[in-house]
Amino acid sequence: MLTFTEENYIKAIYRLSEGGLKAVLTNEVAETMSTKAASVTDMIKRLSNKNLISYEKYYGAKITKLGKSQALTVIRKHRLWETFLVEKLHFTWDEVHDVAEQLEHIQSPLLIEKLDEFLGFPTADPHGHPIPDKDGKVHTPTLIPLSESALNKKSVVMSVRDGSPSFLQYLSKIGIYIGAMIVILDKTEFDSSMEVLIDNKTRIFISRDAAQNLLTTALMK
Amino acid sequence: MLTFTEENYIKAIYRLSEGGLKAVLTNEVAETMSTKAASVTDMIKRLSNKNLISYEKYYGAKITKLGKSQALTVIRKHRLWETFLVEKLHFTWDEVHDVAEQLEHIQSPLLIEKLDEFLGFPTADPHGHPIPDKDGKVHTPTLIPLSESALNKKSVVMSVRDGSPSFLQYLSKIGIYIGAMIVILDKTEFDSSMEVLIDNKTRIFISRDAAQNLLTTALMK
DNA sequence: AATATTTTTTAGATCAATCTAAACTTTTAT
DNA sequence: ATAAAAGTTTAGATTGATCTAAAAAATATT
Repeated sequence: MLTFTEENYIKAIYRLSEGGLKAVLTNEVAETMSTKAASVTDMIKRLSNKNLISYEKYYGAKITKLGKSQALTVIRKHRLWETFLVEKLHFTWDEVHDVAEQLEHIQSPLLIEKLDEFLGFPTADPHGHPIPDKDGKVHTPTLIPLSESALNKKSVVMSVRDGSPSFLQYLSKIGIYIGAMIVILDKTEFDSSMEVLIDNKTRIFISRDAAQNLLTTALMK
Repeated sequence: MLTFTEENYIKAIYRLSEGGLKAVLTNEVAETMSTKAASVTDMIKRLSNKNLISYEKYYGAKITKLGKSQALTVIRKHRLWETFLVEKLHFTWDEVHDVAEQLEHIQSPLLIEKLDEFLGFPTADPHGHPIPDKDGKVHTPTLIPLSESALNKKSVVMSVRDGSPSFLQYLSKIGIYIGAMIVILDKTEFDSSMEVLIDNKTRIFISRDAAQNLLTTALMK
């Protein structure tokens, strides 16, 4: 069984490896975990001994099958808890993350099964991120950054790429949420900002950065 | 802020001190925590430095006002989570303890407030133990062990003194639960066992030990 | 009261997680 | 291609939590 800290590292490494594809560098991990490179090296050795990653000095860490499944379990728990916090306890979108960071480490498979059932077996969390199932399977719809959507085409916000509190707060202030319907009314050439219509009601300008962070699916019909 | 382990110690010490009244000995703590006396001495020094207990060598630990309030917070969280597990996730009575032991250490006052509200501000957990309120106030009805109840008087099971899984399983097998109505039909002199009637339906014999562990309130007619 | 027993504390080790500072690789730039 | 810069690892320390073994204090026994 993994410690609290090991779980956090394997999760971070999984994220940085983009699902287990590429090797992850020490400093990348140090930065996302707000810790020092030396600490990361130590931990990487430990995770390697437990066969969660394979590790070559000065080259980086690659996540193993076992490591991936552990990471997905933690992510599953995190997203189920976030869903619980928002849907049942009425937390707002931007309040859930820190609490879910703690709750994700509770060890009880029974608890997670029952929570999943209680929530009605959701497939995505309140940020629109998919929730891996019990066996670690993730069903991901193809997501297009709003910045790449065509003019006048209806899209639904499914997810955000950068879930930082400040971005989430900004979104909620301007009325964008998971499930919101967005149409691009106009694109400005020189700075790639755009004017959009939210839920057929609100017209607003958003920056290129914001549009790149909003992941959408095209609305059929 | 207290560590996970410090919270567990202060809770155990509070319990053993019977609500902060009497001093608690090193070995008592070691036993209930399944640890060694030397570890307890170390921790007692740390808790003393944090002003959660006052400590005199070879005499024992007395819980302070601050310590008591911390302990009550942990207990409050534990009991709210147990209530959640049973009422919302349909855990059984005897499955909740280990999970609640973990959940009680989640740090988020907002979470506990919202959980409390979600549960409808319960005053007792599924074992019938009172849930301290936000300010640490506990309203405790006077509890009488069933063994001391009078013949033919109606009582309601409010709590159990010994919450061990084996006892809880036994109770649930014979149909006794928190809220059950019990009447003593007959007491046997020589071994203090008794025949009782549960919910006006089931007649059963229970031992003196069991009767002493069942805490009840007299039912006003 | 003197001795034996029990309880508690201290001393010294270990392990997880972290850090700083120094040493060592790899990469980049001149 | 060599020097400078950047990135990574090792060495050595620290803190929290735990342990065993030995010393010290309190309690019980004869």
